[in-house]
Amino acid sequence: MKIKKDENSLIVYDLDCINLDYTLDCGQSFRWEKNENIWSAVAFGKKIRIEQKDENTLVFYNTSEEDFENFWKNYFDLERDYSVIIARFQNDKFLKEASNEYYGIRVLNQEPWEALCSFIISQNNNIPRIKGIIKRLCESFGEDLGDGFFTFPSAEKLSTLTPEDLSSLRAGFRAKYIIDAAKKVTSGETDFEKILANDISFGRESLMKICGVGPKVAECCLLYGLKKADAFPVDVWVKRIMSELYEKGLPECAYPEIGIAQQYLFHWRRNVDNKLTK
DNA sequence: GTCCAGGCATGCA
DNA sequence: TGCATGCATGGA
Repeated sequence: MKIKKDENSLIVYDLDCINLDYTLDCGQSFRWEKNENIWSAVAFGKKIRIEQKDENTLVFYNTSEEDFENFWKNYFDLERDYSVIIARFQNDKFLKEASNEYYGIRVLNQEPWEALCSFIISQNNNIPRIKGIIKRLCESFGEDLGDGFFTFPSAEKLSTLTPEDLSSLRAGFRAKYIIDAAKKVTSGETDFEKILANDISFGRESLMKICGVGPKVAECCLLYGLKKADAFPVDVWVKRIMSELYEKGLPECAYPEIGIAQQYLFHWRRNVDNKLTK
């Protein structure tokens, strides 16, 4: 990975295993939008616009070197060597196929609160609708950054609200879960710093004290927001994969980054059905 | 009208 | 401890 400054933008080149289209639209983050060839979103309270120029090059618009080092490098998991992981996946027929077809998926390191709140909303829900609810959540309670960009509302802000205050989101039964999570995070009863510093079982235990957080939502929060690559979210699609292909469990080559393997398999399996219905 | 979606809480055996 | 059921909403 090398970096070059170009007026207001930052060109990051010599990258390995990064495909923005797959990474930003594979059901791990719900905030990214693509216009022309440029992906945009808000994270860490900042607007970000990026473009993939070729297989190994990303351009970060209006981005300082400092912000790249402090936020985006880690957000896109660019410090992890995916070549080693993908090479191991070649030892399994299906992981090989999934990682070849969708080569370039990286598991993002999102902000813990956004990951937790997003995956509470995801339960018994579909991806287009999850995106809509989160969009309305940000527009209603986030900070307006202009040009249609809003920050993800803080846990502190949401902790002062009632489920009724969220009725315009049309989140259904999940509204009360969002409020409970916001309260526990704000009070420190759920402590992301502690979860980051401890192993995954501690994280599971603390997250599942939140009403509306079961095994699946906890695994998602741990994988996408708390840097636990050994988290393994099992939703209806991964259940299908397991029953169709891996009755005896995932092969050894999927470990210890089973969460990354899961992301490739999830996206791969979901798109089989998408292709069939087209 | 019916089924389903990146599930979970609840109640009952 | 394990399993069935209800839950809000909207698209297919």
